[in-house]
Amino acid sequence: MRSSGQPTINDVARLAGVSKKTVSRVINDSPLLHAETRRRVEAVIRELGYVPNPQARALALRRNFLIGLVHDNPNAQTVMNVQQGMLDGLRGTEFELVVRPIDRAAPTMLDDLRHVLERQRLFGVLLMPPISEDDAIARLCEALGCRYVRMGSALLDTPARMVASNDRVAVAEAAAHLLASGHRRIGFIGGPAGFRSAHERRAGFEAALAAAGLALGEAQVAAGDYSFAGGQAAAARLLDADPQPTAIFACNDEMAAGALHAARARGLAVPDDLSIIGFDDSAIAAHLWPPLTTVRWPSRTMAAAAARKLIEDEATVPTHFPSALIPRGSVAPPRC
Amino acid sequence: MRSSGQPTINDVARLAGVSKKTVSRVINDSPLLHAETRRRVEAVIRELGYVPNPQARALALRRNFLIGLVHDNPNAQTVMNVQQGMLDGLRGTEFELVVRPIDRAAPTMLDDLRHVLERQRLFGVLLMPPISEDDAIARLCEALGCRYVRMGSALLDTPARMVASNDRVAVAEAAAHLLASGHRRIGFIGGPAGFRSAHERRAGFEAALAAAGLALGEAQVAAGDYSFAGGQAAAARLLDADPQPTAIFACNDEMAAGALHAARARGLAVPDDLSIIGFDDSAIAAHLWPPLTTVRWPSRTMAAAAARKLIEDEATVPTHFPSALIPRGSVAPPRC
DNA sequence: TTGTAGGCGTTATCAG
DNA sequence: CTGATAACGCCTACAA
Repeated sequence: MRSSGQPTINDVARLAGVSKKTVSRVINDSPLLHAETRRRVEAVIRELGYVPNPQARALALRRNFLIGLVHDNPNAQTVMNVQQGMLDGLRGTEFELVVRPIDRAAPTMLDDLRHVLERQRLFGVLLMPPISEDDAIARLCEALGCRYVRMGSALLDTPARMVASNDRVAVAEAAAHLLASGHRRIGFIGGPAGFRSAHERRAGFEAALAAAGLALGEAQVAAGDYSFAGGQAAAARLLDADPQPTAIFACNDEMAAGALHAARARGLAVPDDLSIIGFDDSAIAAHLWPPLTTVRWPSRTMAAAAARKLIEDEATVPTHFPSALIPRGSVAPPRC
Repeated sequence: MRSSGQPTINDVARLAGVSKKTVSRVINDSPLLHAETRRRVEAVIRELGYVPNPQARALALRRNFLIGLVHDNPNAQTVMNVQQGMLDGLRGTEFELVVRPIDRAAPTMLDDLRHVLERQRLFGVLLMPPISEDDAIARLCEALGCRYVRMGSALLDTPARMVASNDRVAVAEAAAHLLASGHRRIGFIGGPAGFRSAHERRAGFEAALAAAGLALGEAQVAAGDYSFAGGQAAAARLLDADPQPTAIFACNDEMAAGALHAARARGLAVPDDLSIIGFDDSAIAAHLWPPLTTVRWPSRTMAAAAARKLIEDEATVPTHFPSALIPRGSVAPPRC
């Protein structure tokens, strides 16, 4: 009967002299099988080069073999890192990666997402920050029977549904690094209001200052939006203060790059006149001049773990991923 | 019969008092339909909020509603731009974007790709450079009945299967810009051997020099690999020459950033001691200091057009996309 | 432990 | 123009 194209479960069944269902059991690792039968079927499968058809499986199981990346992240580099991490985690499996950016601000966002999840019946999705912080989205996934794992700067969900860094500790370490270099007037470029990551990072920064007996005055804080332009503007505001800060911590590398730009624009040398620390260790950090001291956010590793959590049942995949300070060339002791 | 979940084609057929096939014809815009019947069915569809199930369609049509991005591109930013462009082109359709990086160097590359295309039955794929230049891959897609569009620096295929820039012309323009600024000793950091884009860009560069009565000596050329480190090393080699070049053109921004690094490392000021031009206008270009003069490669626009070519039949989508010189701060007249 | 019948939701065939 | 009927390839339930 089979003329062209790939072999189907029927071909395997016929050649192995068993029923379709038995082949199906072999494919799905059913325990109710004679070892002998299994061996025979597996031999035919190998011989034929048979691979189950994902479309048919998707229809019967009402579930696709697709893992989605749902995000609304302004940082292209971070998104790429996460994609690569997910692909690391998916390598060797039958799953494919579907990319699905959404617009957090759109009023129809939840409905759009519902439509995708309902129609494509994704096996699972990885929620990147900042939308990973949105409980409504997590509840939607759950209601639609779509597995999810959230990626975040702190534990926002059960470990099975979470991969988390500890930004508070990491940023405190970065601030301590500046303090140890002798800085006392340190500006802080924050992330957008409502971002958990922004909250955690600021908390860590303040904690480190407090431990050194310093307070974070309002004049030392400028709000940013995780974008280059935002960092530029925030740094400009910070550098207008008198006395000027001798160091700036920016809540991501993109903004740190903007701060570097702003410093250069007013003739300040980095790190001699101004030290800068960023966060993420995205590709840009090492490529700036001077190379940017930053905090490494292990996005790729975390994403790989998240992908494995989505497709495996075992709880052997870690949940916590430490960030680490990466000292490079953008920090020096203050001049004055 | 229908208890839970979404309405199916059966529900629509029953309520509209027609057969499944008629509903199917409405969905697929069959011309053989009474306008009256169509209207009635469409009303029921709207009322029920019925949406065809993609898994069932995929099974019946032997073709998934997935568009793939197949790439092996070292530049994360470029890949992101292309993804965003594809999503632009796919917006409002039922298609989803699947990301599929492959390893050009792996001996099993073609087999891996064949497996994905056979199993997932992608509707179509966008081939990014440099693998878009590989005819074997294009032939594989064709043999498997998978539509494809290639993205490249020159016309490599029929217009229906191509979106192309004209790098030769664009690079000639960049070289002319340096010449017009007074530069005569211009170093060239090339792309990897075997890349069509590298070939085109070098040809454009040489043409512009020739038009000014200059030749490109071997000492002025350094091979790069489109990476930051490669650009750094190539620039170092170029700057070892005596007399030193007063300007460098790098075949992409990543390498230009590396060249900037190398210049800084040996105390050269950019653009005063050394002018630099890159290629791509990726995000990093505007974020460097000084902002990098570069050639804008319209990756996002091209990718959007490619996506539309993949899903539409009409030949109304353009094939050629001009690149343009973006003057910023990394070029100045030579000092000496 | 294995097989049979029926369903998942859609499209293709071919007769009316 | 329209509608039974049979694929598409796999899985679940139930029976043997």
